[in-house]
Amino acid sequence: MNYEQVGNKIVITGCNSFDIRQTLECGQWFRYTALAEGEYRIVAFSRVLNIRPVNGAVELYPCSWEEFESVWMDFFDLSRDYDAIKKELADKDEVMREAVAFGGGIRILNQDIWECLISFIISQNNRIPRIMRIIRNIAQQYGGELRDGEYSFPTAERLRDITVMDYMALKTGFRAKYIADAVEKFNSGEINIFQTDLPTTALRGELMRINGVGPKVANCVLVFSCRRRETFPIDVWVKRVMEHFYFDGRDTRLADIEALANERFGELAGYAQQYLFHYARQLRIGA
DNA sequence: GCCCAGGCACTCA
DNA sequence: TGAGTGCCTGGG
Repeated sequence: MNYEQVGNKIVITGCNSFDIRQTLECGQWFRYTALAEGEYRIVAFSRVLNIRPVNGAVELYPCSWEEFESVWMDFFDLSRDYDAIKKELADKDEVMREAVAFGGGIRILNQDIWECLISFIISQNNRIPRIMRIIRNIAQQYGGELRDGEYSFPTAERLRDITVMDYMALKTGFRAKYIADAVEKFNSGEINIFQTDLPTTALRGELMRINGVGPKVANCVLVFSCRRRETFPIDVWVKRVMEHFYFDGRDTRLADIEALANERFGELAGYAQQYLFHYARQLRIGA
């Protein structure tokens, strides 16, 4: 992979594993706007970035070299060798070989923990367009204005005095009280999920002390923002695709699916989950 | 108008 | 421990 600064752009070339659409739309991320001709605008870490494919390369703009190195390099997980990950997974079995071939341009984004947590709390029993709208509402209401009508996501501190009724007004529904609880537990220091030395199970336990955070939401936060890539979040799509391919189509308990994933995919379970999710949802496997 | 969506909490056996 | 049920909201 090569990075080059050209004017106000960073141009990434020689990357086999970076499809912008797949990466942004595979379900891990909610803050993007699709523009014309494959271009997207995203908001992350209080910055707005345009990103587009150009002749096999990927362009990020406006973006200085300093910003690229300090923010986007890590956000897009660019120092990781996805070719190696895909090869190792593809060698596991035929299902993974297909899933990897299908969504080979996916990269797992390293998201901000707080925003990721709130986003996946909102995701429960919800549809993606509405999830995106609610997150946008929260940012517009309580975040800081950036450019092009985009707003940064508010910190827990900023949300300190916001009430459940206020969240309800933003159409969060029954999740409003969950968001309020997360804000409170963050601000009081009652839970600390920034302890990077904590084992994954302990970190999951911390997250699940928040009202409205169960195994699925906690696992998403672990993979997408705590870099615990051995975690295997099981949502309805992953459940379906796993039952379809690994359990002869039978209804299977989550614990059994998780056990198989851990045993088979090991440290790469988080990546496997993304490839499988994308594969299942695009092909509507089991739907 | 009904149904259900990338879960979770709560209840009851 | 597991099965069943209700939940805001809005699009099909």
